[in-house]
Amino acid sequence: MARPASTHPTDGELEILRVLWSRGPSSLSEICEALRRERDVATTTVATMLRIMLDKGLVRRKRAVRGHQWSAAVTQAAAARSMVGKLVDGIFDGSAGRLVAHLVEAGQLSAQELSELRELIESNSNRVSRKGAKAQRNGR
Amino acid sequence: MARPASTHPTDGELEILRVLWSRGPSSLSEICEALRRERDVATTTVATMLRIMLDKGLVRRKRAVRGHQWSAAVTQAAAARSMVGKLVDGIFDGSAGRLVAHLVEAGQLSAQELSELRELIESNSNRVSRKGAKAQRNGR
DNA sequence: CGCTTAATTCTAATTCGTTAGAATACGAGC
DNA sequence: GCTCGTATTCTAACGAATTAGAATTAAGCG
Repeated sequence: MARPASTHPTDGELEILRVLWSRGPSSLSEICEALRRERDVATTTVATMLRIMLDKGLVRRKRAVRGHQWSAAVTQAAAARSMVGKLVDGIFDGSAGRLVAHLVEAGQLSAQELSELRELIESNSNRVSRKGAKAQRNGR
Repeated sequence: MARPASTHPTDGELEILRVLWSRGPSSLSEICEALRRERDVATTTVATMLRIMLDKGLVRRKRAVRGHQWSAAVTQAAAARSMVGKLVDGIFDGSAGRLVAHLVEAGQLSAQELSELRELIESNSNRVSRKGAKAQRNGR
C-alpha cells in the first residue's frame, strides 16, 4: 500500500555512483571528500547510503586495511540503459526515436554534437544492416 | 532532513498526465477508467493524487456540471524537457550528445529510426549552423 | 423531497528516501 | 595496553509518495 522500492538508483544513490564510476574503488572518506566538493554531507549519511546500496546490489565492498573499499556493482552503461528505458516508456510511448527527435528539436544538441552524431549514425547503420549476416564477413 | 519534494512528476503522476495528454480534459471517472485499463486503482486514490498534483501545479481544474473537469497544466514537451535534463545531468555529465550516442550504441534505434534521424539532423544542422557559426560545415 | 450515485475532502496507514547523532569496532602510534 | 581517529553499525526523525476507507457534498431523478 506504500510506495514500492525503486529498482533504479535514486538521485542520492546516483551521486555516489558517479563518484565511484569516475574514481574507481574508493574508501568511505574518499567518497565523502568527492561529494563534499558539491555539497555538505555528513560521513554517517554516506555510510548509511552505502549500506542501503549494498543491500540493493548497487555497490560492492572488499575488506581493506582500514574499513572497506567500495566500488560500483553496476556499470554506467547498465544504469543508463535502465533509466533511459524508464524515461522512454514514461513519456515517449516506448519509442527511443521520439526521445532523440525531442533532443534534436529542442535544440539540446550543439552543431558539433550534431555532426559527430551524423558520423556515428553512418558507421552504425552499416553495422546494423550487416547484422544477421555477420557470418558473411569470412565466407559464410 | 527528509526527502525534498520532487520538481518532476513522479511515476504515479506521470500515469495520470499521460491519460490527460492523450484524452484531453477529463472527469475523475474518465481518468479512473483509463487508468484501470492498465491496473487496478481506487477512485479515492486518483482523487487524492489529483489534489496533490493541483497543489504542485501539474494539473488544472474547471468547475463542471458534476464535479470538475481536470486537465494537464504542463505540456508533454515541457515534462520531457525537464525529465531529460535530469537524466542527462545525472548520468551523461550534462551532455545530451552522450545520451544520443548511448542510444545509438546500445542498439535502441531501429534501422528505420536511424535513417529518419539522419534526415532530421540534416535539416536541423542547417538551421543550427546558420544561427551562429557557419564555419563548421566545410571548414573541417 | 428523499434516494442514488458520482465527486470531493478528510484522515490515516505504510514504506521509501534522506539525513544524521550515538554507539561501537578497530587499526595505529605512543 | 591505552588513547586517537576513522569506519561501521544502530537507531531514529521526518517529509514525500502511495494507497484507500470514511465522511461529506451535491447533482439528477422518480
